[in-house]
Amino acid sequence: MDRDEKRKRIVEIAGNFISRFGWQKTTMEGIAGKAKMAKSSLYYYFQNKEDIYQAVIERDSRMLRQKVWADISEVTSPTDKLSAYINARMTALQRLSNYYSTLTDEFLDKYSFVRYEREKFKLFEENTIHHILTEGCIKGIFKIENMQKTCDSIIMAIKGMEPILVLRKNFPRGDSIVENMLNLLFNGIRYKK
Amino acid sequence: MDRDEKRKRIVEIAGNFISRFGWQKTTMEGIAGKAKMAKSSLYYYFQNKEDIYQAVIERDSRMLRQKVWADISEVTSPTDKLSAYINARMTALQRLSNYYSTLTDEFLDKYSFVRYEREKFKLFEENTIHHILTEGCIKGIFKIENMQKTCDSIIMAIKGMEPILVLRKNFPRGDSIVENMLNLLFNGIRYKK
DNA sequence: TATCGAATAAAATATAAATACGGTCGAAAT
DNA sequence: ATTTCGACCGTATTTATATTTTATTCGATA
Repeated sequence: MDRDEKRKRIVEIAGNFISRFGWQKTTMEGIAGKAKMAKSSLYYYFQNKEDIYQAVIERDSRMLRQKVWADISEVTSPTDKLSAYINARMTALQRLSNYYSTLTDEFLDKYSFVRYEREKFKLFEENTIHHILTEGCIKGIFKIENMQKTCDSIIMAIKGMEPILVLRKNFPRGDSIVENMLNLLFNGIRYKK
Repeated sequence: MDRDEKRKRIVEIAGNFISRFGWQKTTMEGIAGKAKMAKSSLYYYFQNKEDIYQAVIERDSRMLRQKVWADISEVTSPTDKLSAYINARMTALQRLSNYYSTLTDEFLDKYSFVRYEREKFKLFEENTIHHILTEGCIKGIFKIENMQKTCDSIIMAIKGMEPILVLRKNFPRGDSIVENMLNLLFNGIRYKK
């Protein structure tokens, strides 16, 4: 097992600890124990605890973005894509929330890479929605005047669903809440003669 | 100044303290000081601190509902009403958030009337949106299949705007974010031939 | 190069003393 | 009779301090 493999292994173990017990209660000794090496050996692979945490967050964020992208790639129509996106995003967020649960403002100030990863997810979300909407326009299914602002609005609508959807484990295709919100976003409420 | 007047005065002072420093840092001695009476005299008008808090929350919630309703009554068209509602609701919420800022779960358990007032606001919001949408349907401006679920969706969309709108003091009519979200809710993004 | 155990420094936690605060009561003032 | 008050009590909160836990360093070793 070479250096890189071991680094990955440590990150995996640390991620397990953090998602289960949080950042504070995860100790270097605990990680070392699971990895079957002395505590001090960890410092051969990482500069410090913060460094491991950063690696964990980066790895998980990356995996989650991949998962979301894979899910929306499975369907073809833009409407289905939007539905799949919301579904994947919510379950993804639920997993990530374990990492962020203990997060205070001072914590965010101290470990700025957390902010950075969040910012990255925000950009990913904007790009993905933008991508889906553009595809819908090209296919002649959507008609959008101001693409940027419409993206923003849809993202805001998705964020409004968070409190309800994040509580439930998963919601099947055809979930009435998501379904209804999408219907609203697609058709609007104005009467067309 | 009779008994009732003094009660109102105390509630007003307490509300001022709570909105500025929060519930915990508001002391009976502080309120008494501003009201120019001894701490113990407060207990002649209210049973305990919790009682004052309850009176403050009730008063403010009532005032805010009145303010919101007054604002949407000033305009006539359902689209304007929805716009006015969001505007009024957000500024209202900003004031109220000062009361709720320090709120933890255990706090909510202890002071159940806070939950109660929140529930009341939720009902008020549902009714108001319902009212506006129904009016729009009658006037032939809106066309809504499932009224209840559409209400829910619009409320969720409004909640998604909170994080952005609550930060700013006030947003003029024609604010691009609100304007754009409303446009989306009204017209949707589906192409109509 | 990779691993370790022991030593150190910093942070978290537990303990004890001091203070602040909500609430009570009986007396005084109006 | 109604309203105000100061003194008092017990508990919750804060502060100060001791103790333990934990992150990190370092020299030795295989």
